[in-house]
Amino acid sequence: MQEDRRLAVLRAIVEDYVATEEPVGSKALVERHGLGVSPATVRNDMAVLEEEGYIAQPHTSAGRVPTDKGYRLFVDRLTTVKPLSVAERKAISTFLDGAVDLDDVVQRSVRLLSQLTRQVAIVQYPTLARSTVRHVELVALTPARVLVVLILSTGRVEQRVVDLPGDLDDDALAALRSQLLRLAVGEPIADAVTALRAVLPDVPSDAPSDQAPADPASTVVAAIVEAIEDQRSDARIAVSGAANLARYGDSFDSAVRPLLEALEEHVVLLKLLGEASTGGAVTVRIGTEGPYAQLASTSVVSTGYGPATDSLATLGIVGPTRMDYPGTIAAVRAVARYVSRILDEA
Amino acid sequence: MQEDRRLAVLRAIVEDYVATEEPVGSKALVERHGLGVSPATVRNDMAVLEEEGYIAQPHTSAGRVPTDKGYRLFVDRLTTVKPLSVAERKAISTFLDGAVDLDDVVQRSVRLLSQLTRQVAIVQYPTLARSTVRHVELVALTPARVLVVLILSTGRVEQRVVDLPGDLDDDALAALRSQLLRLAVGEPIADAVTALRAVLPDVPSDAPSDQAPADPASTVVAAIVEAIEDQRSDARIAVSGAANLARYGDSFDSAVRPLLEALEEHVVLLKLLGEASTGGAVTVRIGTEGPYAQLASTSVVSTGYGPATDSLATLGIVGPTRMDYPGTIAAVRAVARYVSRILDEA
DNA sequence: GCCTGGCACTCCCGTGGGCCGAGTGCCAAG
DNA sequence: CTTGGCACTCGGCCCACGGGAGTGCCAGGC
Repeated sequence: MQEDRRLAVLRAIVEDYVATEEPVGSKALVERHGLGVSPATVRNDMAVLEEEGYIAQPHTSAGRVPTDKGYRLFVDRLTTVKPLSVAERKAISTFLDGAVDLDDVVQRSVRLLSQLTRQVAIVQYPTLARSTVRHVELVALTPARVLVVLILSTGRVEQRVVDLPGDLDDDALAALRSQLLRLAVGEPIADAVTALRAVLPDVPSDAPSDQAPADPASTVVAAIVEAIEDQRSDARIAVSGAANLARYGDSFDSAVRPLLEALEEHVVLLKLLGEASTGGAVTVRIGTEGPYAQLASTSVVSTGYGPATDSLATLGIVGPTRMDYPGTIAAVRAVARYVSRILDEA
Repeated sequence: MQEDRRLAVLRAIVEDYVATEEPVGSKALVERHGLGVSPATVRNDMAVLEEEGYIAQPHTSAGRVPTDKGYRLFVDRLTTVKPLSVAERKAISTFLDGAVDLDDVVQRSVRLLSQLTRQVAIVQYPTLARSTVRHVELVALTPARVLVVLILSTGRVEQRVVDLPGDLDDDALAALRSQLLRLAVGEPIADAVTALRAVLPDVPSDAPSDQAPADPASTVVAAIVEAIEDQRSDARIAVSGAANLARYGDSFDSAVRPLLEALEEHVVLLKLLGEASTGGAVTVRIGTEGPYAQLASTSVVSTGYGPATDSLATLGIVGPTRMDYPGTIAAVRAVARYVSRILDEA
C-alpha cells in the first residue's frame, strides 16, 4: 500500500509541477491533494522516489521536479484518459468539416491541433505509398509544350509542364492520353510506374531527366514517372503554433532556440514523428529518449492517421517535457480519429 | 558642411548600432569611423541630431540609439546600394532554378530569402486576379460524383470533388466539358465567372452552396465558380526563418512574442506586406510607421514581384528595427527580380 | 564661428554581504 | 509505519557601493 501512495505522490508531483512550473514541496503537496498523510510521510516517499530516479531536486533544499523517467511512469501507468469536453469535440468537427480538399484538411488539422494543445503541432501530408492513380490529363499549351496533371486517390494533384523534343498534334496527344489512362488509372502508384516503364522501354530507369529521350511521348511519360517518384519519397509537413513557444518563459536558449531551428528542418521533424508510427496508439517520446540532444527538454506526442486502420501518415505535437500529457494525448488522438474519418469519406 | 558631417554621424551611429546592438558613444564613433574630428565635436552634432529627433538616449549618460525617424532618414538618404556578392547571386540562381512548379518556386524563394537576410521571410503566392483559365477537366469518379480540376495560367491547379444531385453519363459529361472549355479557356478569371454565370442563369449569384441547384450540370458550374471565387480572394503566403527570431536575444517578450503571434495570423502578414506594394521599388516600413502597436520594434522590407512589370504578389521580410537595411533591401530586390524572371519564363 | 581639450556630473551595472524563507533530512515518540 | 519537532542548507531578494562609460558645458585656440 505504501507503493500505491508513492505513485500517488509521483502523480501529484507531476500534476502540480505541470500546473505551476515550480519545484513542488511536501507541504504544498498534502495541502493541494487530499493525501491524508503528513508532510513528513510524503518526504519519506519523495526520498524513495528520488532514490529510484523518478524525481530530482534542482538544488538542495528545493522542491522536487519529475525526471524523464518520472514522466514516463506517469504517462504509462498513472494517466487516466481525460475525455475532451463537448465544446472541444464540437470545435473539432466544425473546424474540420469545412475543408474543401486534402491540403485544406491538413492545414486545418494542424491549426486546430495547435490550438487545442497550445503546443507546436505538426501534421504530415498523407504519403502516396498506398494511393492509386485516379486520372491523368494532358493539356497542350503549345504544340511542343504539354501540361501534365496527375490526380491521385488521396486527392493530391501534381502538375508538370513538359517541354517536348518535337511537336505532338492533338490526335497524338489524345492517343497518348487514352493509353496512359488505360495503363495507369486505378493502379497503385508503384504498379503504375512499372507499367509505364514497361510500355515505353526507352525511358531510362535512372538519370530520368538528364538525357531526355528523343520521342515526345516518352518525354511525357518520363515526366509522369518523375512526378510520381518525386512525390513518393515526398515528406511534406505542415507546422503551426510556433507562437505557443512564447509561453516557455524561462529557458529560452536551452529549449526554444533549438526547437525553432528544428521546426525549420522538416527532415528532423519527420524523423521525430516517424519513430512513433507504430500501430494506432498514441506514442509519447519524452525528453532525452530521442536522438536529439538539443531537444532534451521537449517531448513529442504523435500518432498515425489515415483511412481505415492502417496509417498513411503521422501527426502530433512537440512541446516542453513539462506538459499536460493526458489532455494532449486526448487531443492528438481525437484529431487523428476525426481526420481519418474525413479521409475515409472523401 | 556641418550638415554633411551630421548626416555622416547619423549614418555611423546606425551602422555601429546595427553591428553591436549597443548604444554608441562619441568616442567609439570617431575611433571606428575616420571622421577626422574630436569626440567633443561629435557630441555637439549628436545633441543636434537628438534635438531633431533622429537619435535618442536610452537613459542619461548612455550612448545614442537611432529612432525610427533616424532609420527612416538613413534608409531614404544615406543608404548606398550594397550589391550582392557573387556567391550570393550564384546561390540565388542555383537555389531557384531547380523549382518544378509554382508552389515549389514560392517555397524555395521564401527559404532562400530567409537565409540570405537571416530574418523571417514572407512570400505571397501570386494572386489570381490577372490570371486566365488554361484548362478545365472533369473526371467522373462515380456517376454521381465528379472531380473538377481547374488549371490557371499562373500554374495553379485547383480541384474540387462535387456530389451531384443526379447522375451524369459520360456523353453528358463530355458535352459539359467541351462547353466549359469553349466558354472559359483563355479568359481572365473574372470574365470566365461572368460567362459561366450567364450561360447557366439558375446558378444563384449569392448563397452559392446552401441551396444547391437541382441540375447536375449547374452543380458542376457552381463548384467551378465557387472554386474561382475562393481562390480570387485567396491570400496564401509562405513563411520561413522563424528560427532567426532566436537571435533577438534580449527583448523577447516585447519583440519576439507578438511577432510570433503575427506570423500565425496570415491576415496580418498580408496587410503588412500589402501596404507596401506600390510600383516596383522596395518599400521599407520602420517600427511604429505601421498600424500594429505590438510590432513597434519591427520593420518590414517588401516589394512586389511578378512577370513583366506589374506585380502579381508581394514578398519581403520582417525583422527587428535594428537591421542591416542596405543588405536586406538588396537581397529582397534580387530575389524578387529572380522570381519574376522565372515566372516570366514559365 | 567652429572645433577642441578639460572637467564635473549622472547614472547604469556588476559585485558582495546579509537576511529570509521554503524545504529538507533526521530523530524520537506514538 | 506515521508523525511532529528541529536544526540545517541554500537560492533569491534587497541594498549599498564603486567603477566606468558617456554626457554637457565651458573656456581657449584657429
